Order: sequence, then C-alpha cells, then structure tokens
Amino acid sequence: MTEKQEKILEAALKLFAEKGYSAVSTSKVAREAGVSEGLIFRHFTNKEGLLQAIMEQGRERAQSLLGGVVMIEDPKDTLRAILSFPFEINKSEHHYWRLIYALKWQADEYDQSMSLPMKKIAADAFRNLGYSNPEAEAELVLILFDGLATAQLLRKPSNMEEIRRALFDKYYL
Amino acid sequence: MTEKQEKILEAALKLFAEKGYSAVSTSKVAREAGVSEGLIFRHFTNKEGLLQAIMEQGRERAQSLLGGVVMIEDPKDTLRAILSFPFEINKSEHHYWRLIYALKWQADEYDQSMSLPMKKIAADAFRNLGYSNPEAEAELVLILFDGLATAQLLRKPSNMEEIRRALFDKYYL
Amino acid sequence: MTEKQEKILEAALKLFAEKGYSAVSTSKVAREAGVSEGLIFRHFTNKEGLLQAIMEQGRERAQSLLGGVVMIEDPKDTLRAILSFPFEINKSEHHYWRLIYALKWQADEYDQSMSLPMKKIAADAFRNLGYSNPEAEAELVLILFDGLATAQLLRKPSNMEEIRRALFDKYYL
Amino acid sequence: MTEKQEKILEAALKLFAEKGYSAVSTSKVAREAGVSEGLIFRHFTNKEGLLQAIMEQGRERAQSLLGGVVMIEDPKDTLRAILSFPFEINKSEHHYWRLIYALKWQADEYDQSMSLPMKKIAADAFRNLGYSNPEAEAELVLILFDGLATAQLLRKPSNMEEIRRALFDKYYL
DNA sequence: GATGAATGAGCCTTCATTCAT
DNA sequence: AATGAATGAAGGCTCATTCAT
Repeated sequence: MTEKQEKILEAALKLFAEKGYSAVSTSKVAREAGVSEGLIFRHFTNKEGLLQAIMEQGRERAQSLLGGVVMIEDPKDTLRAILSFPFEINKSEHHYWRLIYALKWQADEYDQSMSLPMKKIAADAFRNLGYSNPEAEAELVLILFDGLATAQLLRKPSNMEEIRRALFDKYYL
Repeated sequence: MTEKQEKILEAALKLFAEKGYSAVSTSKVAREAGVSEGLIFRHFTNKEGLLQAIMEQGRERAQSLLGGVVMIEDPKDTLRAILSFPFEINKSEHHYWRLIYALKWQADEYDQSMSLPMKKIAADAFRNLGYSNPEAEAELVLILFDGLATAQLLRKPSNMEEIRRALFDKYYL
Repeated sequence: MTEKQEKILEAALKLFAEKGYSAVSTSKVAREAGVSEGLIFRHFTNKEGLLQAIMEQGRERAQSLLGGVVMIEDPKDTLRAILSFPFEINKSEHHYWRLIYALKWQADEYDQSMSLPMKKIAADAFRNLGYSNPEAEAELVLILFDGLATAQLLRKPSNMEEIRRALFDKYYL
Repeated sequence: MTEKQEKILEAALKLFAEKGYSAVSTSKVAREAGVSEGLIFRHFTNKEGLLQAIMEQGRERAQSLLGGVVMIEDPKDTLRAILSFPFEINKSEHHYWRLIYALKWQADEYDQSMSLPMKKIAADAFRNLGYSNPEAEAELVLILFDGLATAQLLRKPSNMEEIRRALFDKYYL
C-alpha cells in the first residue's frame, strides 16, 4: 500500500461519507487526494473497487473490535460492550460508520456480515442471563445498535451519557 | 394534479427509495412513469423539485399520523402508539419511509421536523409516568424508533411480534 | 391581425433584438407577450415564421421611407436624406433596426432588398452632381450608412450632431 | 496548447463566425474539429470559455496591429493605415473579424477595448492636421471603419479599390 | 508508478412543436 | 381563437474509464 494509495482511500472515505457514493465523482476524489485521475483506476480498477477497498479496511477494523467482545466472559459485560460501541465512535471511525450506514439504504440487499455475528454473541449473553426469548432480545439489541449509531452519527444529541444510563438501566447493566 | 403528474411522483418515489436519489436519473423516472422526460421538468421544474414534491406529500401524511398521537390521554398508550409506528409501516408507506431514511444520510443537516415534535410528546408521557429523566428517555424512544424503522425497512426480521413484546416489557406496556 | 398577434410580434421583436434570435425561446416570447405557447404556432406556424412576420412589417415601413426619398429632386437633398436616416432612428424603430443588423451577421447570404435600391438612388444623385465615380461613391454611402447605424444602435456616441456636421462637410451638404 | 486544442479553437472560430455563437452547438464544434465533445469542456471549461479563448487570441493579434499604427509619425499615414485595415482583412483573419462583429450585436454592452485606443490615435492625427473638430472626425473614422468592415465581411463589393480611392480623396490622403 | 489528454455514454434541462380540450 | 399538457430531439455539461507517454 503506497502513500498515494492511502491518500486516495482516505479522500474517498471522507467524500463518500459526506456526500454519498454516487454523488461523488472520481475526479473529485482525485483532486481531494492530490493525485491524477488515472491513478485511481490503476490501483482500484473501478469506482466500485475503490468503495470495496474502503469497506474491506473497515470490515477488518470492525472484526477486530468484535473479536474483543467474544473474549468477554461475563454476559452483562458482553452486552455493555456491544451497546457501548455506538457511544464510542471516535472521530477517526466516524467517516467509516457514516459511509456504512449511508450505503445500507442503497444496497440491493442488506449486508449481514456485521450484524449476524453480533446477534449471535448477544443471544448467547441473554441465554446465559436466563432471558425467556434470547433471540428476540438479541434482535432488539441490534435494533438499539442501529438507532444509537444513527443518533451518534446524525442527530448528535448532547445528553448521550444520560441516554446510556437510561438504556443500561433497562438491562440492569 | 393530472394523472401523469401522479404517475411521475409514484415512479420517482419508488426508484428514489430503492436506489437512492442521486443514483436515479430523470430519464429512468420518466421511463418508469411511462412519460416523456420533458414532462418532469414542466411539472416539477427540477429533479430536486420532484424530490421536494414527494417529501411534501409524505410530510402531510406523517403529520396527520402524529396528530393522532397527540390526542391520546393515557401516557402508556402514547408510548405504545409511538413505538408501534415502525412495526406498522404498510406497503404503501414503505417507499416513502425508505426514502426518508436514505436521505437522512445524504442531507447536509439533519431534518428535525419529524423527530422534534415526537420527542416532545414522548417526554411528556415519561414525565406523567414519573420517570426520573424524561428527556433522556424521550431521546431513547427516538433512538428506538430509528432502530426499529431500520429493521423493518432493511433487515426485515421474521419475529417482529416477539421483538415488540420484548421491547414493550421494558416499558411495562 | 388580432390584438394578441400584435402582442406576440411586439414581444418577439423586442426580445430578438435584445438577445438575438436563437438565444430567445418561443416560450419566453409567449411569456413576454402574455399569451400561451401554442398560440405563437397557430398564428405564425414556426419560430422562423414569427421572425419573417417581423421582418415583413419592418420591410414595409422601410420601403415607405425609401419611397419618400425617391420623390426628392435636388440630389444634395437626396444625399442629405439618406445619410440622415441613421441619425434619426427613433425609439420605436430602434428594436427593428437592431434586429436587422444583428441578423445580417447570421444569415447565410446578405439581404440586398434594402441596400440595392438605396444604392441606385445614391448613384443617381452622385451622377447628377457630376462625381467622377458615382458607383463607388454610392457604395461609400452604403458603407457610411452601415457604420452610422452601428454607431447609433450600439456605441451611441454623445456628439452625433457634430459627427453629422463633419460628415456633411465632406459632401458639401 | 495541444494539437487538439488548436483544432477545437479553429473549428469553433469558423462555426461561430458563420452561424453565430448561440446557433452552434458544442457537439457541432466537436464534430467539425474531429474531437470528442467532452474534450471541449476539459480544455475550455465552458462553451463560453471556448468563446473567450478565441477572443483572447484575436485580441492579441489585433493589439499588435494597433501597436504598429502608434509608431507612425505622419498623421496622414496614420489615417491611411487605420482606414486601410478593413480593406486588408485577409482570409485567415476573416473568421475572427466576422465573429467580433456578430458578437457586438448580441453582447449586453459594447466592448470598447478596440475602438477606444483607435479613436484616440485618430483624434491625435486630426489634431495634428489642424482639423477644427478632431473628436467628431475621429468618431467618424470609427464609423467608417465599422461600415467598411461590414462591407468587406458581408456585402463584399467588387470595386473595393475604387471605394478606397473615393474615401481617401475626402481626406486628401 | 504516475500523469493527464482523450473518449463516449449518460445526465439534467430546454426547446420547438403538436394536440386534445 | 386560445390554452397548456405532452412530446422527442437536442443542448450544455459531467462522468467513469482508457491509454499513450
């Protein structure tokens, strides 16, 4: 991965996240990255190839995060960890998550590569805690996850800490 | 509103919702509507004018829904009504909500015309129920609303009824 | 010629003269005239038909002017009359002349319907005055005519009266 | 300036001059130049940018011509030089001058960048020759210039040499 | 690896024109 | 006579992509 390749990925991530994939032209990406138009295609074949390279990078980072959660033994800690993710999206990851969520609504089918493992982990936690319907509870956690991410990325409410408290209370966390 | 105008709005709503606003060309809208491309511009001035006409229609429908909730007296019924909305998005409204949520991620700033009144209603309900932090609880309801809508519109889980049960239990509804 | 027909001709003349024939759309003419788009075509068949109707009107007015000049007996008076035309373009004729001159430069071939008779009259006058090369002198008068019209219609110099004096001196008028 | 850029300028100059700026489409320019339409915009940004590039080229050529006239000492030679210009428009400059004159009639305001310096030079010459009203005489020279250019570019009379003789006689040149 | 000239398809929009009312 | 909805072609312009250097 050369320096220019990274510049391109960085620029594309930023622009795609801010304006949307199809609203950003490759020439704008090139300008933002300070490289020639042709270079994007030499490195990433396609505009879509560029997108997939970004997503791949993100997927790796996300999987390592999820890997950490699996290691947790106490089921309450597991739920705490999962539901804390959206509260802790920091600036460097902000663009990536925004892009993911924006793309969800344009893709032909829903990408479950992230949610499926997360649901499994949550369902196990609820089972261990003796919840009567761990599957539905796990699904509700995914729902909360999406809602929280939407809030954190778009609405940006000021009282996130209080919201977390109110939420955790419902699960006795 | 002539017959062709409605055909155009209908086609545009469908395509914009499915593929995203900027990924759909006016010529595709025209073809889907069975209409010449020029007619779109005679009636809606712009591609953006077309979008705004759609949003206006939806806003009206949404406001009448919200109007119904304000009339409810029992605060538990109020919360039940709000949180039930996403479960009851029917087919005719499906496209509209999908478009709204897709656009959230592309707009420059978050449109609060829907969420602000809803938050107020929810906060009042929580206050009446004696919750200690009604503002945070109301925000959490908005978050759940977004998460539920995302699920209903994108992931489409099969056990929605059980999820609703699990959710309502947390609020003793 | 109905009232609306005249409104259309008037509007078209004004707009064509100001912005140029091909830069003005029929819909703009319709709006300026306060009539529907279709009416232009019912009355004038074509956008070009509209132009020709304007030109025809102008041609008639111009020919009647020229007819007056032929009646003059004294050759000096004749020259005075011809060369005075451009100085006396009044406001009502301004649009028409501007259009004529603008079109000269776009037409495929030069329209001589105006210049040919004028040249003949001028050549006769110079012959009567004993000029050695009346044909060339007549051509020079046409040239002056065009130059004066250009000045009066475009550059609008403030000292037109002095210019006329300087010019007439050269012909001992 | 690549070879294709020059091809585009050449083609545009020819077509704009012959048919008028707004009557010529960029696709026609591209076809005439043997070039893809997109290339016009890569090199000249706009259709108007293309026009301005042409005008800039012409302005440079014209200014160097005018520069030659300022160097002349004898005022009669100066007038001879100015009034000779229109007679000596050669084929390579023909398109450019035609375009200039055609545009005069479409522009919102008259471009004096050429006429103002020329008027100054002429006024000085007349002053040196002791004319009583050099300003008006200079204006008359501009008028003759425009008329002569119109003749040379549009009407194309056969006896230009005799006309020049008749004209010069009036100034004892 | 990197540039940027070049392309052709497609985009949004406007236009002249037709036609039912 | 008059309207204005409707059309299809064309207009200016942008885009993703290719290729010679």
